Amino acid sequence: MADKTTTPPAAGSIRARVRAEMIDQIKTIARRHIEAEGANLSLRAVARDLGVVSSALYRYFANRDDLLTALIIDAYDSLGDAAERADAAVPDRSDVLARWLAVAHALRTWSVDRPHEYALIYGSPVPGYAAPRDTVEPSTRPVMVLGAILADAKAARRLSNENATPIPTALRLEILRVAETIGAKVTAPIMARAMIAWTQLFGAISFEVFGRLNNTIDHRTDWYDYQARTMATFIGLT
Amino acid sequence: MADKTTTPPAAGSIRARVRAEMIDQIKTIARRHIEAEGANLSLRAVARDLGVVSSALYRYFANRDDLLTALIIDAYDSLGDAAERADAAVPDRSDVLARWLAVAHALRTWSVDRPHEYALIYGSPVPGYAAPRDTVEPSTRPVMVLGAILADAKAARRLSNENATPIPTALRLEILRVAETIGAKVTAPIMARAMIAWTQLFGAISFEVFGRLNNTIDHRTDWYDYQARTMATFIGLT
DNA sequence: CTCGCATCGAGAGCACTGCTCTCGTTTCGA
DNA sequence: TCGAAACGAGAGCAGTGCTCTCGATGCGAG
Repeated sequence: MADKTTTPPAAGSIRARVRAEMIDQIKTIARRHIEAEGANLSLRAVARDLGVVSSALYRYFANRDDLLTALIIDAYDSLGDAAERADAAVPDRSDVLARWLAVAHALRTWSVDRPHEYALIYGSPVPGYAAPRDTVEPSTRPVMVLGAILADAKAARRLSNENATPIPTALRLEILRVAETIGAKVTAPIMARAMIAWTQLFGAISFEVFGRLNNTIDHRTDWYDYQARTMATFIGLT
Repeated sequence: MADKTTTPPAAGSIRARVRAEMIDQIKTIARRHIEAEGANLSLRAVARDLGVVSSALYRYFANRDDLLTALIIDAYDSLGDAAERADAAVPDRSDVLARWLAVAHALRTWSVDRPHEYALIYGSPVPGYAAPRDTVEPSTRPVMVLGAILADAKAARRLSNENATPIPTALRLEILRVAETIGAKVTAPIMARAMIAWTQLFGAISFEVFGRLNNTIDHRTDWYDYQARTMATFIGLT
């Protein structure tokens, strides 16, 4: 969270409840503004909508970037939730292909439904950079889902054997470290392919959300599905 | 260009020359500011750097968005140039794999050298969307290079035969229209793979430029090269 | 060669922004 | 219960995009 403005009032008090509600309302209204007109978030406009004077907001967020950071964290969590739920909803846990497709489509659906929130987390870093420490943990949640799928795919031997292309040693070690981080002890070539596919997925979503498909591809769900399936084959998921 | 502010003075005149120089200076300074601190471009700051009062800029650009649009067009052209030059620099025109790699690396190099300009054109649409008509033609230049490579690859029979995955008809037609647009009369499955690879490349660049590789992959040129090579194989370029 | 018009930069001004500081009021907890 | 902490209102500062007016300057048609 982001309320280093004042020392937080002790947990049980009425003030603590009101404060939490206030923070929630601020974030909700701010999210509405962002969804309406992009990252040009105006604190004063949020304050107006909330029926409060602008300086009051500074009791809850040290500055505009702090508010944005809070929204970014929430967005990551929301996206992570969506991915995890989509994965969990596949009954046959060993059907790793279905799980990959479910997660892939969940990522896209979440994104096209909230283009500006997507832009907030996967678009260009907005104001003065500085992705704060607090954002890195939530940002890993979606990729952890991929890790689970990979791990289960390996366990179920539903991962085709790699046709290895040589990888420079130093890079290979970094890739293996990524595999370890997301809890999938697969070989470097397979992990590399998974990372490539993951990158492709977000490239596809970015292209769609940022308007790169306009006047080109109208059957977007079909196109995305085709990409996701092709990349699943590419990884070797069966 | 973007100077609907006033009727442009007749071509030969001194005023026309001065005006063109002024526009250039404004864009140069604006570009410098963007490269220094992102898309939060301040017209007044540009005016100050130029030793001129802010209202004077409005003789040359109708508003801030117009200036940004001009910068976006220039960025597209610059990136297109880089891609075309990289392609042209490969002596053996039939070595389509080398050409693909050259273009891929040129795209990345251009982008990591100018992260904020890259964000301008491939990041989230900044203020109120509205990519103006003038931007669409320059934005196609990089992908036209891909088209040329594909066309030559087909002509030289250096494109592996596809292992076709069925594509929904409507989508297939759209993909074929893309192929036609970029001047590569290849089959839909091959074109689809090319588009997937292209999407992957920009996903990879975005991940790197927007900081998604921080604390994860440090050998970035190696990693990108591996991705580009893998995608070349994926397309079937040999 | 000249004279009216288009273009130019300066400057003031408007509405807006993020953010700070002060000042009474309310609420908490020791 | 009473001092300290937290709160919202309000004024104010520096900055922004953009508009309008006003003299000065260069242009091209006569």
